[in-house]
Amino acid sequence: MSVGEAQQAIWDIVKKIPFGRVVSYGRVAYFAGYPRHARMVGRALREAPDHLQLPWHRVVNAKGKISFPAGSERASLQKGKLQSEGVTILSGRIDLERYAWLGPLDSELWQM
DNA sequence: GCACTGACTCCCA
DNA sequence: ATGGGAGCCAGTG
Repeated sequence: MSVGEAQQAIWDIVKKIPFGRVVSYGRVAYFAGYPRHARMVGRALREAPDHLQLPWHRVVNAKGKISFPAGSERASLQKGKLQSEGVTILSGRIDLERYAWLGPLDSELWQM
């Protein structure tokens, strides 16, 4: 198998991010069991095969901004996907107070 | 092993 | 609000 366990753990977490919510790279790393590996999350998402259909657009940086150069094709794609989920972006920033996903436990609690 | 890179983060001016 | 700089860590050559 060529898929590393860290990479797999990251994909599993990203898969759990609910519609209309966002999380930072650092938190995804933390939830996946790899604190301080925010950069690895970016790499894992870049290498994620399309068929996994991960909601990668729900991952933004710690400041609530999209981590692609403003105006780039990938940046506007992510921006569009988020807005189509109802996530408002004002002056390039997302209100994390309002849209941040609190983690795997948060989802489970809401389902109860 | 060393240097450099990056879908990052924190801190400070 | 904004930009610079250091710290971070796995991949790559």
